[in-house]
Amino acid sequence: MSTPRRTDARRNRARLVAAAAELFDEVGADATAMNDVARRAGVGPGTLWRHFADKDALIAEVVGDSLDNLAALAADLRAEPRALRRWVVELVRHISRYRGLVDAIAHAGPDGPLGGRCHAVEAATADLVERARAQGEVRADLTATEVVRLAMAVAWVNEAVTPPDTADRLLSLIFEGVDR
Amino acid sequence: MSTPRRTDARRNRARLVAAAAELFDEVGADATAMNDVARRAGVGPGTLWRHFADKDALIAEVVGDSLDNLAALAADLRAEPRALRRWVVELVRHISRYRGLVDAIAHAGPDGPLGGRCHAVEAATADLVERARAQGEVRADLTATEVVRLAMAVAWVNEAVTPPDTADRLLSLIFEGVDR
DNA sequence: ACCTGAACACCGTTCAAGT
DNA sequence: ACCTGAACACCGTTCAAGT
Repeated sequence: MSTPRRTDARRNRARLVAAAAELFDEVGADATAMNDVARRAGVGPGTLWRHFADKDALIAEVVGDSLDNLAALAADLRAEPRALRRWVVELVRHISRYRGLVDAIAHAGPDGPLGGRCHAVEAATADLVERARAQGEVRADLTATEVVRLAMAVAWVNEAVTPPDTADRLLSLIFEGVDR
Repeated sequence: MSTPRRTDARRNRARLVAAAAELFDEVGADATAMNDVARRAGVGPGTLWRHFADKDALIAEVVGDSLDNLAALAADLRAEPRALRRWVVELVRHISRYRGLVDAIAHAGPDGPLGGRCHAVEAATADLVERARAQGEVRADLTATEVVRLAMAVAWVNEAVTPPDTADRLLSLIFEGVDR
């Protein structure tokens, strides 16, 4: 299913992913209608559903490479000072790539297509949290899950409210603390 | 419009608000269908739309008293130590009263019915931020808008992911800071 | 093996007809 | 002045019929 054998099927699949990426850019991942994706790809709705079980699977396909690249970046940051902090900045940027993406990620079941794509990101975060903790840079009780959730929270609030803060500002408050 | 003159109209309005509150409790503010509210209230859909211009207006009516009480609470906290911190805990709790409420609040235009209800909350927050700053308890550059947004971010992420963290834990990270 | 597109279900929203 | 409920538009989803 993921790589169909017939050439027309492969072409249709590629067109669907391209059409979805365009619409995600234009109106957001949340606001794109499945039927619009099919129409822009020049196929019937049934073809879309044959290739992707649900909207999550389509989103996972569109952002999959991007998330894989993100996880790979963690290895480069590993040796840098304040690696975790830089990592979270990238995390927020990728989660904010399309409007509505953060909702899809947050509500994705761990066994679903999107949840699977996020697994490497979680693992990379855990590694960086571990190192930051060993370095004494962050609280000893900080967990990777908490870091990812704070990143999602920042990404969400920045696209939910107008005008948005910069993500950097909210991350500064969170890392350095509100209290003085 | 807000207080209709005919007795049947007043009764219908009260029934609609009660039905909406029930459904918000059962399935969340985001998942309740307008037609279901009308059906449970025992009126036609048209009657619902006659009383409330859109879903935001209905939500604003249901949570209005609650938000007003919240704003009043600020006065009581004013003299307490660490008033801002306690305030934010209450803020998060009220924003989380119904599933999906935080989305409605975040996306509410400032001139809409929900935005209007939130105005007093913003003002109360600004007052407490001011005092906390004067006391030297928080960063000098902290704004009330940022505090409200952090509260919304925490409320959102806690209802978006499973299992939820406790709000207290995320607020501890944010106030005391992730860094050590 | 894969595609097509009509069709169904659901929900927000409106409006002509009533009382 | 207010209510009713049929009806429309929209969108996710399915499926019988095709090639």
